[in-house]
Amino acid sequence: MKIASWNVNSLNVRLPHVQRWCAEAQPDVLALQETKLADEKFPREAFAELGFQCAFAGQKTYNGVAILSREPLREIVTDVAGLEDPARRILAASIGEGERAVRIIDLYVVNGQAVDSDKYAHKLRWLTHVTGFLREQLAQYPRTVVLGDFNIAPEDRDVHDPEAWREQVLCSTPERDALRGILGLGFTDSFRALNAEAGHYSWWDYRQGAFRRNLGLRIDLVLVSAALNAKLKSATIDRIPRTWERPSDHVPVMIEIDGTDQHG
DNA sequence: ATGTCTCAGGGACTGAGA
Repeated sequence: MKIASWNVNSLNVRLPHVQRWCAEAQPDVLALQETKLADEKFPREAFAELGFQCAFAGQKTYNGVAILSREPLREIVTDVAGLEDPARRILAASIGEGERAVRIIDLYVVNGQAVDSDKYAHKLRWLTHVTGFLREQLAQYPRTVVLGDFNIAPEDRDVHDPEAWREQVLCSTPERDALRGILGLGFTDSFRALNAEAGHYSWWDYRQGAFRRNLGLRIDLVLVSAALNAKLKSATIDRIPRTWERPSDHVPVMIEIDGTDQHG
């Protein structure tokens, strides 16, 4: 079973890219962030043609998350108790039945703008609430994947220029501590479970020719619970869509898990 | 180089957010 995440920076603009990538990469589940679409404008039919069912929590202009799945999505959650956040950033759903069911939790973490800003303080509070939610979800669903745009580069090896980014937003110690708090619940960063190298990024700024120069950060993550980590087969970052015309600034990240196929 | 991209309002360009 292949499970992927992609911040598309407007699904309206990027729908052709998502269609093309799904046809080529053949994910079973794809979590999207920054769809920037009100729910009534979600292109459900376009994905139905590709064999996907959809769950979504959107709004116009900003934010917005969605999950595409070949199997039915159930037990959908879009809000966290105690987190009065009108921004649509969280979407949880279950796929599959019984022993082989998997819980998918799609996150578009608050960006935070700059460490001295109100938005940064909000980011840390938001992460505290979400950590509590993830603790509850993991207790209820041992086979859980938490994936999305975390807007946090976990370690210096996830940053093209660690000294330039030292204690800057996306890399600061409080943000990294918050991420470690999530991992400490019992999740593993799937990419790092299989690849220790520096220089692998999932986002590059549109400015300064950053992609061409590989000036990026790895901020799009797929975290797996212990039960799924035991079955983790691969974890990849697909840079190719960043070379397509009018790309998102993020690229898709994907894992493959053994023993979760209906017919496998 | 405050360097690019997306969206909304309004009907050209500006501001917000990333």
